[in-house]
Amino acid sequence: MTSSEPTGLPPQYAPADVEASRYQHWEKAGYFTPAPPGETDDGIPAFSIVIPPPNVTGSLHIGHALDHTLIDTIVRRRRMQGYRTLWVPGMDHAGIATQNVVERELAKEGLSRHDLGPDRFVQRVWLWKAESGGKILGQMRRLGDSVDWTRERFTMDEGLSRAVQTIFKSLYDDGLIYRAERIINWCPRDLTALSDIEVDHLDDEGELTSIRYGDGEDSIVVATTRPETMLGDTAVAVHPDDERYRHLIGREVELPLTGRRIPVIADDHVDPAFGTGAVKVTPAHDPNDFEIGQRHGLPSVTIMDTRGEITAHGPFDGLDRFEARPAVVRALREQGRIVSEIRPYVHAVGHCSRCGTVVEPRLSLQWFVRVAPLARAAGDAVRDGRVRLHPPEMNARYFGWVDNMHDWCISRQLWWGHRIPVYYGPNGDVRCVGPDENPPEGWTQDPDVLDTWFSSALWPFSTLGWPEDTADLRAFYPTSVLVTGYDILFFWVARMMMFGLYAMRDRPPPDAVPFRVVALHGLVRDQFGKKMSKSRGNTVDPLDWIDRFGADALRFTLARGATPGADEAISEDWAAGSRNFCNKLWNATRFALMNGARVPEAGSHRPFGDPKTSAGASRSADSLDVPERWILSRLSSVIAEVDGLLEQFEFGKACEALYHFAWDEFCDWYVELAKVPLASGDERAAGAARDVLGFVLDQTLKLLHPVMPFVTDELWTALTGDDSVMVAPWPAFSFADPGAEAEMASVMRLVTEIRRFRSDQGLRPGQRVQARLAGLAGGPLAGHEARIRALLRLVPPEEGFTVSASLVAEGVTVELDLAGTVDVAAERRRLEKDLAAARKEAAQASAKLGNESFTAKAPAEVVAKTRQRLETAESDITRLEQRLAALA
RNA sequence: GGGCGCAUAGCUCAGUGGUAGAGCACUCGCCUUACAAGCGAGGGGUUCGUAGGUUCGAAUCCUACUGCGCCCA
Repeated sequence: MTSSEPTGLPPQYAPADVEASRYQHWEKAGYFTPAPPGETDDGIPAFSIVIPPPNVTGSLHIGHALDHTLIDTIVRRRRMQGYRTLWVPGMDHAGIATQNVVERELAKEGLSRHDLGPDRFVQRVWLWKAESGGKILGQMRRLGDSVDWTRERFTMDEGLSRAVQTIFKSLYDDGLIYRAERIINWCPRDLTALSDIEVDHLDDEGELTSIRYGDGEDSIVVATTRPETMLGDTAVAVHPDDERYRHLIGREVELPLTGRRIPVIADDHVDPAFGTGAVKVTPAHDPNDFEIGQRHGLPSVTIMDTRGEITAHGPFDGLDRFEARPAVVRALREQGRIVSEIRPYVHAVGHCSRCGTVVEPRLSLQWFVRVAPLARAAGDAVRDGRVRLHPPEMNARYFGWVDNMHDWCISRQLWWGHRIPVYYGPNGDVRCVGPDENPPEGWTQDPDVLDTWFSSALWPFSTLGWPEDTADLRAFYPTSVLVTGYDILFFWVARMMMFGLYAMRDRPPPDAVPFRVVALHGLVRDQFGKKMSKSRGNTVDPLDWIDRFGADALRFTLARGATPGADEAISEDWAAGSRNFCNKLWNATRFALMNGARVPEAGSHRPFGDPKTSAGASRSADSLDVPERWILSRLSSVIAEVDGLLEQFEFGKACEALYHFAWDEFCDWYVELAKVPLASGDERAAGAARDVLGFVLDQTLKLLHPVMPFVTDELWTALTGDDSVMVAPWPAFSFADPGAEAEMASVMRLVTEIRRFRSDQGLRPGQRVQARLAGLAGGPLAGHEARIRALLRLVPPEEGFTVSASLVAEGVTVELDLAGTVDVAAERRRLEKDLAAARKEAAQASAKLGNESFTAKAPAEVVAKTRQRLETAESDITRLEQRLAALA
């Protein structure tokens, strides 16, 4: 079947037959790797992007697919435009997630990490990584990502680890890293500290319990969602202006169940309207209470161990915090101290973003980054325009975050990660050790590792070789664009900004930034705009869609829906539509090849020369017919439009423009029009059509290649015989012919009008109808008769021609012999509908023109346009009325 | 509780002062030899959440309200 095809192309596009081999070819040919940056400036502009590093434990989900599609679109276009283009791939080591995965593996063998100890455990993690980590990298190949695999990086690699140690030491020496006992977010399941942004605040159904502390005159009722923490209370706080409690301030009340007496204190931060207006204060188990405790010098009483179990509180010892809650309430109730219980009481509760466990605020000794100066610099870089966020509406969110950032807790009680390079000596000595230094003999290293984001924050320069002064770093830093979802603006972007500006502080300020532009996209949602989630069962597996529709269809669907900074919905129907579009391109190219299409002067931007002078062209524009000039003019407009849109990261609109041009204009109109000269036997006209077919396809495939790399490369190589469109020059064709565009618009309106009549009359599309085109010869559409007849299947009048219907459109009277009865009723319905529309139009226009303030105040051009509308509508009315009269 | 955003055709969205659009879905007719993953034609919004206001003119600007969503606390 395939072999019998003269074009070598089967009638349907089968993505699975081309994708893998195309990708292998690109990679083997070295197209993903930029020309090595030289010691001296060779004048080739650089363009670089680092991948937002996926987790080593992760697999490709639809959000990656969107992000990568957009990045790859940007990168492939820049490469075609001649930039020294680099897209750096890699992964982060995902401290908690990876440790959990390997611990689960060990559990199957009946082992825990403690059975192995830190060193052997970490060896085991590396083994796991070698065997089953990084699944996502293979999946990126399926998607077509044009990343430079020779520069792949991993945050735990030696070079990147050196970067981590280097910047840690530097920040430490500058006083920007410190160790302190603070209340932090603690995950009792993962047994580690978390940073603020690793906590998800979700609404949970809890209860609000009011408890009476103290007795008689000295009693006070507090409301809490966590009654069990009362065991660690060290005060009751009220607002200083709250009349209800003024008399109690400074006195002590008895804390039930413990026998302890605690003070009643006044603090501005208490909200008198919440609950009873009196709050219990548990400095060791609540961040706000911790601050109150600091202000008032309260002691902190820790009542739980690291796993969230109560310790040192008699009857409650060993109870998990959620078991302790009802137990404490029961005990209080027995003492008659429960005043009220509101249930359910919905309130926000912090959950570990890695495992979902309810986070326990915990007082502990941890390492922190002092973010104030770094965050200010990160904010300033955007404020003074060295980094542009796109869309700019995201600025407010960004500033809101960097200007209110709390110190960043960077220590994690894990074994997998970058060990904190701080050593402790015998007499409480502490020393931070740089990458080329050795710790003093006998000193012990801090057991904790760093937050994974600490190393991810170095990604834009650590991947390029920092702290060494490498050729890559000089050539590709700052990176050109960072493309990522707005949801990790805080997680990652702000931190890269802080560390990039700090690490590169010796550079001139404009070149210290980690990226010049941050292009933010939204989240992918289901076809009803709902968030995708496993529990909802509405997730889309991008690999499944690649299997069923092809990588290009997936990519086109995602890119077509992408509006800067906004979420997008996708559905299977749309993916199928994108697959159909691939097939449309496929068949258009087949048609062109079957008809001997040629790509004139491949690589030249003006094969048809200047429309005025035709200078330097193989075929002068003057020798082209109107349809050819029209499609070239449209092509030129679309190139300019798409370029402008892509510069603004308007992927959706760019795809829309290309889809419309390729399908509606090129396939539906130009290809049909080209059939006329191709079948005419007129070699001049046929040759021109072959050149234009080939050229427009060449350009269109190039324009689409960044979004749909596979099918476009398959077709372009078939069309041109060249090696790959991915290294072909980006279109820069310029050709404007407004006259041809206006003329073809008129032809298309005429053809559509007659088709409408044919359809109303129930004529089969293929049925030949005898017709006379009166008034064509002397009019503006003279010369289009053959085309009009071909598109409408109208044949010349023969012997006995009888006019059974007569239509007027675009100044042409079309007389048809329907060789049978005309459906007068259908025709009348049509005419009456058109007449009503024309009358409405005329009424609207004349109402406007009758308004003196409109004609006086509206711009002249708007008034003129309205006048034109009225004239057209009135002549339509006359024409339609005449035809209706003729029918009767 | 604070901040932000969105409400336009059945669905998802574009349209930011000058005659309401797209894709999909829907209806009718077609295997018109590139493509039925297709071709042609068509219907559909009481005029763009509600109520006011600015303007010659508002989906588009302003105010309030309602609903939905997101972020932060």
